[in-house]
Amino acid sequence: MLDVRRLRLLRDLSHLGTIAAVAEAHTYTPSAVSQQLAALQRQAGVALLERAGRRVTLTPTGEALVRHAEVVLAALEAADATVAAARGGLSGTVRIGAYPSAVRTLLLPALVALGRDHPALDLMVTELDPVAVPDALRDRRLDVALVHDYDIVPVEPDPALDSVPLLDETVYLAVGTDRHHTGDPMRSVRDADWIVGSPGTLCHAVTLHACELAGFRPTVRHHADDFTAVLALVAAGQGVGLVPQLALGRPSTGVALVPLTIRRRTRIAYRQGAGGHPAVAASVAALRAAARDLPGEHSAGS
Amino acid sequence: MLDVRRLRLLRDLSHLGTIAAVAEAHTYTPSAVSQQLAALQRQAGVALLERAGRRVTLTPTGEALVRHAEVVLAALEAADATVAAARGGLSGTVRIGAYPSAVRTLLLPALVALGRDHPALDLMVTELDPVAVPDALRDRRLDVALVHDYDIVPVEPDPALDSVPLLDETVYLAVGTDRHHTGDPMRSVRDADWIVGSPGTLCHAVTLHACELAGFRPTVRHHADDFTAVLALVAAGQGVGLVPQLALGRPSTGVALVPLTIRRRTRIAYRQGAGGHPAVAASVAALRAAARDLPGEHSAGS
DNA sequence: CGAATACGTAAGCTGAACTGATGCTTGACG
DNA sequence: CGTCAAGCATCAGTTCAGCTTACGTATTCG
Repeated sequence: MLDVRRLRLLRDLSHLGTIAAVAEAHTYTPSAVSQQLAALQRQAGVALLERAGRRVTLTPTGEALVRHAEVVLAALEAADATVAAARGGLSGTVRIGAYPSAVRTLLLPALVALGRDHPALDLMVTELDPVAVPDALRDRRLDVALVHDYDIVPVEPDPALDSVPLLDETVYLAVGTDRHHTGDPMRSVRDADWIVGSPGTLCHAVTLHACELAGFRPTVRHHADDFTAVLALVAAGQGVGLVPQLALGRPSTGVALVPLTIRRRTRIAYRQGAGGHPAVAASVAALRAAARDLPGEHSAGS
Repeated sequence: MLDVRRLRLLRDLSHLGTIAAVAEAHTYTPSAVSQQLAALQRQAGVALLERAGRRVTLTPTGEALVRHAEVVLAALEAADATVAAARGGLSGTVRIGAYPSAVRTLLLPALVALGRDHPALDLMVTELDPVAVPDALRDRRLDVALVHDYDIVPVEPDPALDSVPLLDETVYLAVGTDRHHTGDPMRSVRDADWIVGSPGTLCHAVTLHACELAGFRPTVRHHADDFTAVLALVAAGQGVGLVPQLALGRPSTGVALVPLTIRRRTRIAYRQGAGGHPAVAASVAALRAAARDLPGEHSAGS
């Protein structure tokens, strides 16, 4: 019978890529991880990983074993959820992660409601980019997280995670009011200066991709992750940028917002099997309620 | 994250009933099992078991946790199966359990075929009553086993085990040729002396139940588990008994066999998730082939 | 009302597993 | 092409989880 802790290391290795990263995620030394994975292979009697340059990659058998590990870990997570439910009385710590604009708009009312309804719950919020969410959930640095993707840059679901849809919003092109646009809004700003997110973030990726679809490479002038900053820059005539509906506060002067066909889809994610955990379920419910009460119309899937 | 070894102890406790039995099954001392279960409860933060007289019983939460444990263990079993398949070349030990009459008729040809086709396979056969099979499979004393039940005494499937149907046979009432029977064969022997299996075995239970359905309690004279012995006793005029089709060798003189509506159903059982194990799959295939080649007509389910 | 059975606790010991040090290979950079 | 850093493996040393043994307590049975 294979050891679950070792299977977990193997699974994390398949996502993180290096033994050093796995070690850091588990607060072990790389040596310990290396020894445990060696022991796993010895027990399995098959090669599960092989050196590839100065890193290691999983063999096909290793990858197959990872898929089994996901099932095992999801079942253990579900077991955890049932004992938590049996413990009764929502208590303990829930660590929630979200992207910046969601913290202000969605998470805040949900937090207030959760704190009011379940005073024994310790709520911790972390602001982080959606691309970092899967690792954070897997490594148990987060329990619940808001993630999003764009229809033109879909993110394939992670086998270790489960999620439910929350929002579906329009993405706007923010341009200075002096600009006159005709026809396809994207094509009319092909020569403008662009304000995009930091490289490596999803916002950055989606802007580049949208421009690519419109047939040009944007001239990147400014990098800004905070959408209110983006709007301020646009109002100051510093360029154009993409802004999702949720990030729009009160209407800003000097900025024209042109709706695009691009849509941003927000989901609530958690570890496979954790959906039955009472604290997770309560958080999901509170977030859905907050989304429902959001000003303006947002459609959410089931 | 709950410990799998401890969950396994909890699951085994739910089947075996006492900590002492669990300890014996794992070749631990009762003290070790007690300590581990205490640690599991401490970790869970809920009562999982409670004293009931001088034994312990599971709380509803404990039972719920057992169901999760079954899932976890099945997934680990499946993981084991894939590494075994990746190891390639059928090898290792397969411990097969069967009830006595199956050993002679079904298992023998299957063993010969398996040994011929996969010489690296170490085959071990154990003869045991079907009622002992689930525990033996769970405790890993067996890997594959033939079990049966009767339509009038159905055995509910064990959540820790998986199985495929193999045979479906007629059960005969064996009576001396001197006896003249008319009408319902069971009612005609209500006053006869009965030859039944040892108490605690399935054969014993089914005979009593069949008589009960016919409206009487049998006068038990002899106990015999070997059906050839039963037939010899019947031929010697010592009484009557139930004999399934598979147990009938060459026709015996002095014995009349009256077919009843009772049917005995034989299945191949193994641990949940072990179906993908190459050695288990090969054993199942060999047993099904042996059943197909059996003289006489036997119908097997899918 | 002993005797046996079953579970729990305390003390002690063994081995699994982690840390830290060392060495080897690979890839990047000047 | 030499140097350096990154990354993994191995070895020795140490710690702690978990086992056994011994003993105590509660319950059932004869």
